[in-house]
Amino acid sequence: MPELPEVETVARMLREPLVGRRIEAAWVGWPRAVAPLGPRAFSNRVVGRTIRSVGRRAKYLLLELERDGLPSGWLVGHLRMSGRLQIFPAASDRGPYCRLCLSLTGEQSLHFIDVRKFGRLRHAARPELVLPALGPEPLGEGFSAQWLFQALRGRRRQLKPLLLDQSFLAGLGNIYVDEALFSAGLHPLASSDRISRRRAAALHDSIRSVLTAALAGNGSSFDAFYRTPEGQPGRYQDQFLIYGRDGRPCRRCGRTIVKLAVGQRGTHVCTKCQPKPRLRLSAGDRGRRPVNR
DNA sequence: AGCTACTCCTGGTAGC
DNA sequence: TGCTACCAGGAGTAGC
Repeated sequence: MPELPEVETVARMLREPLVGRRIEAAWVGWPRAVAPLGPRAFSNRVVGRTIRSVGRRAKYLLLELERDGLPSGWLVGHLRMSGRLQIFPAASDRGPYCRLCLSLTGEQSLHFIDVRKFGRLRHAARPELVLPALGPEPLGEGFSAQWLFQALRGRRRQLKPLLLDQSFLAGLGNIYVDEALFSAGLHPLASSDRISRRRAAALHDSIRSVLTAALAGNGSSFDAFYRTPEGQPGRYQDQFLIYGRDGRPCRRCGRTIVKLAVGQRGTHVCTKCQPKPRLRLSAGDRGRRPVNR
């Protein structure tokens, strides 16, 4: 599923072919993809515009538009689970899962392909008007070990749901959270306010190194969904240490990796490398022996 | 505040 | 073979 490394790869690969191209026509095959605008209103706002820049914030793609050299709004895209953006020659067949197609100058088309129809490409005057509250970029300067330690301490939540919360930290998804937690030796259910400074620093390093390595591999593809704009799968899935490896031996200690549900998300854990947190004692239990089920 | 469940979607697959 | 039931998951939302 597209998380930060995949979306960044898409942005990087689309930049060269898109910047400077003008949108000559728009075809909308799945109106909800451009909601709340209808297909016609959407077309009216993008046709005739030139793409000035291609960027990313969190898991969102940002295409800046201009008309006659003046700013003319933005396209804010989210690939969700199965979305894909690819450039094809203008006459190419759209295929069954193309939800949106922008015809570009230079005899090219940008196809938004999305089997599960969860992806979106919204038009907005400015990205801030449609982006939700987002935490810092994990590869940016605002994300330091010190910041993470303080931020974890300021909440009292299970680590995994917190790291998936885009308003806390932006860009991580199910795969890279599992990989980062394993790498840092932390259990997904550990309470954020009980993470030591040392552990927080380890988690910070794990998040950065997992994302950096995934980015170097152009992201991860373990099913038919994610492909780069050049149509190639990512390579990082071969380096997963924990994700999708339930029932197989841990690469570090050999214990069988288990899969559990955390916040309705499939979660992979090595119970030896990621010891289960001690249960927190409620106020009434203080002084009694902890009951560990 | 933080949790849980539900919704949106479809292709793939497990089970019968 | 052919059917049904369920699963995956990012994010938004509702309810407790």
